Amino acid sequence: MRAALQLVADDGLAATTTARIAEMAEVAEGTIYRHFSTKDELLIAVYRQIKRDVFEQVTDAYEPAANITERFVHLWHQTFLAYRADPQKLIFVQKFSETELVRTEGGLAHKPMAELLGALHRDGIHAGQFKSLPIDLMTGLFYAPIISILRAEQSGPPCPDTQIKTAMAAAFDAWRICPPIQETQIMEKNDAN
Amino acid sequence: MRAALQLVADDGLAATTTARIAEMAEVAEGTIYRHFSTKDELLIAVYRQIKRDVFEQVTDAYEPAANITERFVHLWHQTFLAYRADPQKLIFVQKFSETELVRTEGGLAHKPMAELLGALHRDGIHAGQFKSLPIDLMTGLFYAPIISILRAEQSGPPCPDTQIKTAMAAAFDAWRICPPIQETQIMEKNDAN
DNA sequence: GTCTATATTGGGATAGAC
DNA sequence: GTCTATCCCAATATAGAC
Repeated sequence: MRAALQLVADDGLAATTTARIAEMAEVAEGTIYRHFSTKDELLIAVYRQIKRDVFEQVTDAYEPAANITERFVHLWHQTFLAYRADPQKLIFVQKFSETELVRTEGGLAHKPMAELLGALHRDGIHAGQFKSLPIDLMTGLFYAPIISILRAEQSGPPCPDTQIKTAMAAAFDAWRICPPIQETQIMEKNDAN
Repeated sequence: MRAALQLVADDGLAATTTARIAEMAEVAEGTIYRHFSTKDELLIAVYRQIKRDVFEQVTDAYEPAANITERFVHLWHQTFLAYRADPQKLIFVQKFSETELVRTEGGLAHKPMAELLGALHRDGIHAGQFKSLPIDLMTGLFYAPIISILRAEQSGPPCPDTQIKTAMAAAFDAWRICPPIQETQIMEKNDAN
């Protein structure tokens, strides 16, 4: 499983053959099929383990009764730290999610985290602080800065804290109902053309 | 090319074999190789055409001298409409971007649009209206609502204009420097834990 | 320019010894 | 529980007639 994780993260799912997994794990190819009846099953197992681990870290010390802002910051920051501790996990999840394998997986692994975000989002809407957004857009905006930062750190220096805060603020502002600066033009203009 | 577009959009790149492309295009498999020396070359040609078409529509009637808000709304809305006219194009671009093929393509097709967004973002930062964000995060936040809405419309009713406006506002607010509502807590809290 | 037929490769999965 | 050897198939690409 560790070999599969690394290979997928580094070279993508297409390039991750059972031969290479076995080679990197230093076992014979046939051995894989003693533990998993299929290659897809192995990949799904890796995916689920990652999701489980991250969820555990994120919910640790989480206060569902705290105020909206605190909850958002906790969830975002913990998710960020969890993946930052092993960026290959994020890459794997990304690549995995983009294939048809997610459909066969069924979305079970993602559900707990999605519900956590969903509950926060609902509460924020109720409190008049958040926009009403479709659930996948909401989660997409949540993860976008995490993906961006950790991708950049893969091939460069660690991102300074100020930039991390700005990136988190981008996600938060996307969710929030933000007062306009000057004109209220933003909403009117998009009828033109 | 049309057959390839549709197959990739519907079933993904892995399921798009030369045999199925030929079948759908109602030509023999060998015929493909009279026009493209390789399957990848065909897919890259499809990708580049989509990017060219969308860029053309987006830049039509674009006023680079207009104010920041107007420019953002124009670019976002035109991009949205361009892909909405043929959502398969968006799905194709998404799937294509997630593979190693983007690397072989070289990113040439995406460049013009990226520069347009980059210029707007720079101007907005200069005007004190936009956050300073890494370029890929900036583009990611720009496209996130478009992808989300068009994905939803693929398997459901058309999205009402009010929701489209809210989604666009989410992208815009993510870019914008938004005044905090009550506490200035957002920035301090994320040191906790 | 398009066809039919085929060469070739490389991947997932299995059989059966140890 | 791990190995070696091998099967089987599907997919890309080519050859050469029409």
